[in-house]
Amino acid sequence: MKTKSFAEMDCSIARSLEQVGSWWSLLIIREALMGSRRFREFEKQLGISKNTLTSRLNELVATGVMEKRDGEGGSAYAEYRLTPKGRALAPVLMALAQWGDRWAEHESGRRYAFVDRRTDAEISEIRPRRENGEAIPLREIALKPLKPDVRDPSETRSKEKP
Amino acid sequence: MKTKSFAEMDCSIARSLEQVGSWWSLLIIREALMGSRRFREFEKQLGISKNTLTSRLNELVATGVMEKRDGEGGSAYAEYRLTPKGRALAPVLMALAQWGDRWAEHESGRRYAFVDRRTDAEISEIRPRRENGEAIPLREIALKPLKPDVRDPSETRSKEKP
DNA sequence: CAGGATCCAATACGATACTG
DNA sequence: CAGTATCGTATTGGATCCTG
Repeated sequence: MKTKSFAEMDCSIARSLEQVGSWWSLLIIREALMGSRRFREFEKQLGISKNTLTSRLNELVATGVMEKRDGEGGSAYAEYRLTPKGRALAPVLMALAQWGDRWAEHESGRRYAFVDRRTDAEISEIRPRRENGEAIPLREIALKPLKPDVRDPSETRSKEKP
Repeated sequence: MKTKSFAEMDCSIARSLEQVGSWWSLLIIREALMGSRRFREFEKQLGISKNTLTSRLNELVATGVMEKRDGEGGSAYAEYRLTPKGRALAPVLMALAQWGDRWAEHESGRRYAFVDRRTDAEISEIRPRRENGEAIPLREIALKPLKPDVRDPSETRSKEKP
């Protein structure tokens, strides 16, 4: 999806973005979590063109985020379902939703909520926490290189001859 | 950034995606969390073209995710820093990184980690939890409409005349 | 309904060259 | 260094028509 592809970027985030594909893909996954299974449902709910929907669904199936299978019972139509790999993206969507609720509000308020199926309780937040369960303030979060940070793989010996 | 704009989609996730802008934007934010501040740094670390970088930085500043200010001390150059709104995206990046580590692995392994600045401990995971602190299995997470789910705002009275 | 085939407009990104 | 200006290209996504 990228010119040189984020996939080879040696960065988990970039590779995730590469595999996810596009903004639309994330919204399709959202719809799947809402319960949509059939082509038509995704099409209607998202207001996406058939073309784009077909492409994105195919990509998602190709990367193993969704799977296509025959409709259950009588329905003669195929269904698209999230795989475990796809469901594993829920935290990403939750984090995005949480951010949007706080920083990109809209007059119409929220339309849906993440829920815990077992308790039927709304899942209010997703946060990084310390060992003791305490939430970590955002300002105290940083990214640290693990390896020597070989960001410029130009040469091992830096000067051969001045 | 979208044709009809995700911003008017009445969906927190869509609005977030709209404001974030693009994949590159997220990687720029990643770099900022890694400590980059100056144009050149972002350019080098990301391998992004000047053009694109300029656009994305401007967008991020426009949406309040980053701010541009005069370089501290002697440096005559401007700096780009995350705002609180921008730092609030850290959980999104963490969720993406977590997913990529698990589902889009790369032979070279990880290059960096999220850390808790105060304890200097690595932040291993970000997960939805129940009240009691128990992690919620992904299969038990769903999205539920809050409002009557007015997904098709066609008409209030469904039939005028059969 | 579920798509595939076309066509087309908008744009995102990179490469390159230029400047204060 | 930190951009801006230009150009060329690939891709994205919508619209329309067609089919099993």
